[in-house]
Amino acid sequence: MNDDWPRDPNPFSAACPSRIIFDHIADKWTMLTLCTLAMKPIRFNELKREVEGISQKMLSQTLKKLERDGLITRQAFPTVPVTVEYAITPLGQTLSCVAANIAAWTTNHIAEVLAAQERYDRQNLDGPAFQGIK
Amino acid sequence: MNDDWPRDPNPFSAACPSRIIFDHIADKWTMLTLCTLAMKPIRFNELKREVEGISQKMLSQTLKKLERDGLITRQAFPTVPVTVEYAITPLGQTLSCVAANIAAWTTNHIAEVLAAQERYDRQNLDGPAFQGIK
DNA sequence: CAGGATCCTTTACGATACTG
DNA sequence: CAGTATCGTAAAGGATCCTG
Repeated sequence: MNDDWPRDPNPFSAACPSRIIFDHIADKWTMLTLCTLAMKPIRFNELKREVEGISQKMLSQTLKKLERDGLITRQAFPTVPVTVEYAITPLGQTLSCVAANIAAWTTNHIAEVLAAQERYDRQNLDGPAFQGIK
Repeated sequence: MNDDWPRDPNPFSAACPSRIIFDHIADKWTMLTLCTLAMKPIRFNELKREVEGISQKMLSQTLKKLERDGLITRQAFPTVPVTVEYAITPLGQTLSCVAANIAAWTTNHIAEVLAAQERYDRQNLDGPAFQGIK
């Protein structure tokens, strides 16, 4: 049915460096945090409020990782008490754009996915149900 | 349709449906498996060989999830022993293209990221060191 | 060949308490 | 305010054995 349109080799092959970064950004909070920072520079606790549901530990951890990767910057001001502002870098911006593509895909296709899930679940309620010795 | 989109607000906000799918595809194997399937239809064990490092359990689990989401199809042939072929769907193709963007981003920017990491690590070896708390 | 069922280890993550 | 340190739980993931 659907023919093989000639594609490049798997962009995520295990040896490939893609994996290194992908494994790295594909956790629960990284993209969310990055995209929040893409909107405007913001302080730690403010950010914690924006990124709903994140714990202080995960935020701190995520920010450190992002900073290390050069995707965001951290700037501390010697006020009392101290103020720290996080901001996205140009490099980080480019990644956040890619992340936006994923979000866009989801927005455009979520209906299809949900429909497929329902279809699948319906079939696996009638099917395995009567076979089901448990 | 839905072009209430890529304006300002965070595309990954916790409430947003983006998260539902993103959390879902952002694990260690989903994208890799999908992209491998995007190249050509393929059988289970063959796939297991292609997706280097994946365990039988994770492959099985990942495939089931992808099928449920309507991103791939599973077709069993009554040969002896049984043959099962997995193939990507048109919907899955569109997602694998997005995934390819991530891979492309990595390829294009990995040097910058690695450089940033080195810079960061160097500073945090000299930095905290001479403050000598340790 | 294509998986399911189990066990076990490792990791992620949250909650809490404390510090400059 | 902006974190660090520690602990405990839950989930992810790998290894192994088993089956139609």
